[in-house]
Amino acid sequence: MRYASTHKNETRQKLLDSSRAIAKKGGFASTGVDALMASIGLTGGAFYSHFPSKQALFEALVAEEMENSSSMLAGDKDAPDNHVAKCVRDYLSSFHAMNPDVGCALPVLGAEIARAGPEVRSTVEAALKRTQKSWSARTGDADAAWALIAQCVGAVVLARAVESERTRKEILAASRRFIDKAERKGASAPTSS
Amino acid sequence: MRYASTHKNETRQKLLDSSRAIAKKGGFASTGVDALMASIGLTGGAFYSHFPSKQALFEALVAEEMENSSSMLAGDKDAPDNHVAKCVRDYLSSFHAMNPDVGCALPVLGAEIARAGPEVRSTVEAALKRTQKSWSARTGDADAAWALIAQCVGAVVLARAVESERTRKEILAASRRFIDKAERKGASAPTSS
DNA sequence: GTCTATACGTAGATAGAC
DNA sequence: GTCTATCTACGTATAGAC
Repeated sequence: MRYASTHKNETRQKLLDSSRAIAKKGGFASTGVDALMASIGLTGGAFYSHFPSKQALFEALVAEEMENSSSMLAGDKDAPDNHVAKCVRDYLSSFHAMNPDVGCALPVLGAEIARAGPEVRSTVEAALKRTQKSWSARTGDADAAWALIAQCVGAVVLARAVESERTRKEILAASRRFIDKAERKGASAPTSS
Repeated sequence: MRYASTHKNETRQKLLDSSRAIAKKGGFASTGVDALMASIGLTGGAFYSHFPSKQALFEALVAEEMENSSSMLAGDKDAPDNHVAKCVRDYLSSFHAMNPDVGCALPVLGAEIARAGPEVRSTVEAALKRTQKSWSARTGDADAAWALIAQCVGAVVLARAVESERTRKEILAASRRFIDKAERKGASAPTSS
């Protein structure tokens, strides 16, 4: 064979990695197959040796993204006590707000996911529940776990939607302070930073 | 003249109203000018008598949307004490999650707004600040005001991104309960329902 | 597996008749 | 102001040569 047996997998992974950043920066629908392939040095026609359709790439992309995110956010059994607080701080950082291409997929692709098929949304749901369960176990408050995730996603959406750097930082900082306050005031199981 | 002097304004408003629903249902970029015009019984060519470009329609649309939302959320001086709590309950309702076309623009258009120009983002910023200031004054907690807005937007994004109705309702209910709890435990100025 | 060429649809926008 | 026709660009996807 003219190509090594690992070549296809390598190319597929390069395509996924590159598409990930491009989709998170500019939206998935907004970028064409030609541009995605060009970003890894290939032409558009070669795309269909790796995915049957652009939609299939979206599904694979979201699956990978959510797998990465939930692994990072859920943490493993060796994670420190302040794991959740640390995740929230990172999520609500200016760096995250200003670099969507290396950040969480939900604030950028949330609307596109909402309009996608059941497979995509099931994948997202499973990943979200994994994070929620982990945070729930760590903090002892199931409602707060969902609320934390929601607030993180929402704050990043807001931070990216406003114009001034001042307001962007204000939104993120206010969210961080609010979570710190709520945590101190009250969970049934204190696991704060 | 062959058209009444009010005709242009009426058509423009019909276009805005129709585009509003379509954009919130399927995204702004995903729908073409022809389809937008067809939804009010006109053809694509007539669009450019009302807006110089599709982008200009987006700006007008977002401005109107944010004006409507912030008016409703900020409330007027006659609003009852539980105004904020009532807004949050409505925002976090299943109805809102399942009917994006008549709901808040931020969860659907947030990513597109983030990629838009400074004019659009400034408009959004002003509207958000208006709501935040109002809620801040009513609850006496400036951080909580931003956090509440963020949590509302994020919860709706999440609720729409998951597949099962069960999880969708769980996310919304958990967020509502969390806010109720946080409110009872603690703001400096108790203005709860 | 990747290329070029191409089919085919639709996008945003413009020109000129009415 | 609205229409039809059209330009140009780009979208997804396929066919066949290498």
